[in-house]
Order: sequence, then C-alpha cells, then structure tokens
Amino acid sequence: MEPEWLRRELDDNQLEAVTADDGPILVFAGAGSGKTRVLTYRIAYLLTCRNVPAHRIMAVTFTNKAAKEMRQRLEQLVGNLFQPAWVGTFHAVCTRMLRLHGHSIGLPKDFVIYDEEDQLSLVKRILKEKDIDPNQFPPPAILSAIGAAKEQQVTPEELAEIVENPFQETVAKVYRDYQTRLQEAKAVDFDDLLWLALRMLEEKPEVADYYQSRFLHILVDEYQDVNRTQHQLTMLLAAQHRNLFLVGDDDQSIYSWRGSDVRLMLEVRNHFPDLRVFVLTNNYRSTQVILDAAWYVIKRNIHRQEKRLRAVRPAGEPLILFRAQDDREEAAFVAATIIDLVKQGANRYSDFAVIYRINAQSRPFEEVFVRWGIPYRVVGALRFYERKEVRDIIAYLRLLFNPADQVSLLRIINTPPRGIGEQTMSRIQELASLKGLPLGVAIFADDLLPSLPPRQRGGLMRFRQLMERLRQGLNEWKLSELIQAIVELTDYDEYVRKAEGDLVGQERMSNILQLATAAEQAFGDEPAAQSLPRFLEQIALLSPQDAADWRGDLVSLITAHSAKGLEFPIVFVTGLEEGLFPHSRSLDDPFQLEEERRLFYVALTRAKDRVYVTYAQRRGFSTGRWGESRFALTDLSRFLLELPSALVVEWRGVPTAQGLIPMPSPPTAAPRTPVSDWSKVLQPVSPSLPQPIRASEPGQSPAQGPFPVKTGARVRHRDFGIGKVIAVAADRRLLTILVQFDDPSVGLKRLALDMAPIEILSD
DNA sequence: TGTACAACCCTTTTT
DNA sequence: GGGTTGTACA
Repeated sequence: MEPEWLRRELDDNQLEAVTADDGPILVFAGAGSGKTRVLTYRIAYLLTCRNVPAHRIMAVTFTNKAAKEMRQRLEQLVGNLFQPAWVGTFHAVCTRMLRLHGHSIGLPKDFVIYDEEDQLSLVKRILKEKDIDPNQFPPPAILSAIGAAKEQQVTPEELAEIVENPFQETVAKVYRDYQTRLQEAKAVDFDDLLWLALRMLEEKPEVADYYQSRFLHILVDEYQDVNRTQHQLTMLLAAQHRNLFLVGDDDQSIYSWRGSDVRLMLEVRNHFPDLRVFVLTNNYRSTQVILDAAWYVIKRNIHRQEKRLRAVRPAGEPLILFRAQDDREEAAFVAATIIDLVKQGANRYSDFAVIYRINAQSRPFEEVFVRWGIPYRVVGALRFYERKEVRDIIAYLRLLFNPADQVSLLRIINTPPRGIGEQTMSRIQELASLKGLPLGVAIFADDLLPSLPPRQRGGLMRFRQLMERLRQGLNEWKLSELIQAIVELTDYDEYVRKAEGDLVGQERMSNILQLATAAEQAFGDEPAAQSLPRFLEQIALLSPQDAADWRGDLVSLITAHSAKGLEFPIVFVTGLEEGLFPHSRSLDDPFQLEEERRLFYVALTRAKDRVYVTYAQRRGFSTGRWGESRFALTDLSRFLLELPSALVVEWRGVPTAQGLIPMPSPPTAAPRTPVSDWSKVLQPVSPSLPQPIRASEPGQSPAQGPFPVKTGARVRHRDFGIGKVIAVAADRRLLTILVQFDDPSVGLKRLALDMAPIEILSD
C-alpha cells in the first residue's frame, strides 16, 4: 500500500506509474507533466516501500544538473538513504563502469576523457603528419564523420572497407590513426565511453553478470534522445532483472543529428514484449493557451504518436507576436518588455528566458542588455571550462595525472613560452618515436637531453623541472594548492598580463581562481593525488546546463536545445524566420524539418505563463554572422503560420531603455485583437516603413563628469556580496566597473554602475 | 624563437 | 566579429 506522502504529491496517473509492479515500464510523459518528478518518486518508492537497497538502483539522466537536482530531491524525500544509488548521465555511468572494470578489455584505469576541443586538435595534428590539406578536408567534418561511425559502432577497419569517395577514404585513414593515438595517450572520447562500456558488457560475461545482477532497477530519463549504443546498454543492463523504468516524450526528440533515434523508444517492446506503457498528459507547467498553440504546431508532424496535453492551470493569455525591423529592434523589444514587467513588480529577471536557434543570436541581446542594464547569463556559449586560461591549467593537471596525454602536453609545453619552439618539438618527437615512447615520457628520459643543442636543451630542462616539482606536490598539496602552484611556477599571471593587458589579465586570473575555488569546494583538504582524477572527470562531462551559473537574478539567454528540461514563467522565442528557425540546413529534408518543429515545440513548452514570439524582417549579419554590415531580408518562419491565429495577438510597440512605448494604443486600453490575417504579418519589407526610434539617443555622457566611484572602493551587490572595484570604465555611454568579489566563487564581474543593484561602501 | 600584422576561414544544435 | 594561420623581421 502506498504511503500518504506519495498520494499527496502525485496525481492518479503519476501514482500509477510510480507504484507500478516490477517489470519493464515505459512512461510517455509530455512536456511539463512531471516527468522528473515521477522518476524521482519512483526511486523513493522503491527505496522506502519496496525496500530495494540503494546500491542496486541505477538512474540515468540527461544532464548532470538533472542528476544533481534528483539527488537533492531524494535527499528531501528519504534522507541519506539513496546515496549509494548510481545517478548520473550515460557518460558518467559508463565512465564509472570503465574505471572499475575497464581493465578487463585492456583499458588503463587512469584514462583521460578527450572533449571536442581535444579531439579536434588531435585530428588536426594527424592531418599535418599525413600531409593532408585541411582546406580540402576540414578537420571538423572529419571529426563528425568519425563520430558518426562510432555512433554506428563502425570500426576503422570496417569503415575502410565501405568507403565510396576520397573524403570517406581520408576519414577512414584518419580514424585509424586517431584511435591509435587515443590508445597511446590513454585517452577516450565521448563516443568511446559509451561504446567501450557496451563492448565490455558484450565481451566479458563476468563483468556483464556483475552489473546485471547488481542493478535490480534501471531508470532512464529522456529516452527519446538515446542513441543506439545507449539503448543497447540499457537493454543489456536490464536483461537479468527486467526492471526497467523508461521515461520519454517522442515530441521532444531533438538530438537525431547526434545519433539519437526516437524509434528506439518504441522498439523497447521488441526486447520486452510484456512492456507496460503509461501516458502522462496532465500538464502542470503551462497555461492551456500555450499548450494549445504548441499542439497546433506539433500536430503537423506525421511521425508522432498523437497525444494532447491538458493544462491543470487556467487558460491564460494569448501569445504575443512581435515583428521587428531588424535583429537589433528584436533585441530591443525583448529588453524593453523585460524592463516593463520588472518595473511593474510582476516579475524578476530570472523569470525570463530568451530562446534562440543558434548561439550566435545571443549577441544583439547581450548588446542591448548591457546598454540598458539588464543582468543576464548566456547559457552554454563560451563555457567556463572552455576558456583558454582554464583549459591551460586543466592541461597541466591532466598531464600530471596521465603523462601519456599528448594533446595536453602539446598544449602546454610552451605555454607560457619557455623557449620550446617548433624546431625543438620536431626534434624531440623524432627521438621519441625512435625509442617508441610516448612524448610525455620521452621528455623525461635521461639520454634525451645530451643529443640536443644547448639552446633547445635549456627550455626543455625548465619544463622538466617544473613538471617534476609539480609531480612531487601531488601528494603534499590539495587540489586548489596544486592549481595555485601551477600558476606561480609558470608565472602564468605575468604571461597573461603581458599578452593581453592588465584588465583582461585580471579577468583571466580570476577565472583560474574560480577553478581553484571549485576544486576547493568539491574536495577540500583531500590530497591532489586522490581528488585529481575525479575532478578531471567531472569537468570533462559537463553540459552547458551544468556549466552555467544559475545563481542570481538574471535573464537567461539560451538555445532551444539547451533549454530542454527547463522552465521559465516568461519565454521569448526569437528569430522565427525561414532559414534560421527552421534552420536552413533542415529545409530540404522532411525528417529534419520535423525535428526543427519539435525543437520549436520544446521552446514553446518551456513557458509557464507567457510566450512572446519574435522575428526580424532583416537580419544583420553584422551581428549574427561574420562582420559585414550586409543585411539579408528574411521570410517569416512557417512555424509562425502554424500557430492558430486566434491564440496570437500582434503587438507592435517602440522599445526604449525605459520600457516599451505601446503603439498605436496602449495594450491595456482595448482588448488586443488577435491576428486575423497572416498575410498582413507577412507583408514584404518596404523602404517606406518608419524607422524604429533610436532607443539610445545620446544623452550627456557620464564619462565627462567625475567618476562617482574610484578604483579600490568597496561595494556591496545584492546578490554577489561585497567586493572591491578593480577598474572603472566608460563603455559607450555607460559607466561600467570591474569588481572582484570577496566570494571567490563569484569572482570578477563587470557591472553597469547605473543599473546594477550595488551600494558603495567606501572609497 | 618570438612578435606583429595581414589574410583567411567561419556558424546549427552538444554529451 | 574573432580566432587561426602564414609571412616578415627583431
């Protein structure tokens, strides 16, 4: 009998799924139907009501953030009880299995994980050695072909046999070297993590048996986005106990370009004919209007299971459509609307998300937001861990952990410059391959040095001493101290300041400090030798959602892909133009077009209360793509036309820094009229259209007066706490200050003096 | 070897 | 716009 707390928190449908008996279960859970909730409560139910030991449960989520939230939720529900359960992404779970048993298939325990940047630099390197022209065979294209092969579980040898053209031939050749190099470097890439784990289970019955008997229950979220390897892994892991709990929504499948395939979700029944299916259609997130609008769009897809979501909440307000002259006006409209609503006190900044199709679209929004003082975060654009300085330090750490890691070695052997140039490197490489040693090992071989000319020897000596000193420190220092030591021993500080000036240098050093703080928070006083592997693993497997800083009252700028699984009271879906959303690369393929439509569906259903859809009649590639000021005329997205006109009102206003000036009549004065005729919206651009009012008319420049705050002053920020002003600058017509906050996890922030919620404590 | 500067690509989404 | 590559020179 299910306890009271379950009944209280779940509706009948959810309860039925959560408390279902053992056996294979598939839950079709529409957007906002409490999918993650059902998964979490299922685990809590298994732990408390069915007395399943936590260490016999594996739960797979889509992002680490989702895993973390699930753990927190479980903590509230059942306390520490859940701790031994395996909760994480497919990649994290596979890493764990490979660390434990990878030796059975010859994988060293201390393997490192190469991310896309590492992969790319390896491919480039191979091209160079093989004397292949990267213009003719672009490294990213080769890499993605290798990735596709791996997703299909095609080996280099198999690929070599099925090549049909010179490009594929090149790919096959590079692929072979690429795998060899990975092995030499004791490295695996993202695809290897999955594939190797699968191979291990397939080839080593004793390992398979261990996991199959250990895990009584396998639960997987977002099953519509698994690829073949992940699917096979799931089937295999559940083969013995057959307790499978899969949750997914075919309407939200948006990763087929990465090898995922919705059909796999429907194929589960082939493995488990007694599969029980539950369908959740009560939506707890959005208004009915939003759901209806989304449904009218998604129902155009032919390849889907028909289902319609019912809102638990009231009908709500219609969608608002804004037609902007160009992308700058689009951004201004969004900014002005946010200012209006925040001023009214109805919303805070963190209630808003600006969703777009491609990352490059964030720029115009960022520009207006900075100018008008709207605080924001960009989710996933340049991630923290992708910053050059952070990656440099990580490369040092990785090399310490695994001296065979060539990509890291090549990255830092002369960073900061220590006189090891191309000449030296090719000489060393020659000697290393002569001895058959990995580069990172050969460098430390004693008989290497005498064979070098004195000048080359000097640089190399410095590097050796540096690494030896750091390696000694592994056991005496904790991780944060090790990072500090790397910075000090390499004079990294001086290097960045010299290369990029004091201001940028400060910012870069602050990022490194944040890295150290993250290490400190995660591992405290543990010796670096112990914590290092886990630290490296954590940062290798981060998603944009994981890497984003979600603290603070900030507007989120985010791609539709990254927004999956999130929700916001107010959502702007922007750039609804043919060729952008849907993207031009999808226009000629009906299957891909359906995926674009699902992506739009995902974007719409992120919203709780209100949706704004916007498009620009001209998009300046000055901001979107490379720096020309050429403008292209755009067509309205077909997805807009698929929205039922009764649910949409067009609302044109003039965006200003003070908010939106409604035009022609205030939006509250008369009931807004629904868009009655799409052809009006579709009007071609005419040169006689009134120009948008310039929102940023030059006022008197604050830069001319004395600065109200001096460098060195201490300030208090509402969200970030107390900090010290490091620099003051007049940026356009706006005063900005650079503040180093005392809380090292906040670090350095650039703030608009007029707008940011700060008070000046002292000079 | 390191640096300064011109010339070239580029952008779809990401574990 | 920005990041990378190639060339000329200290």
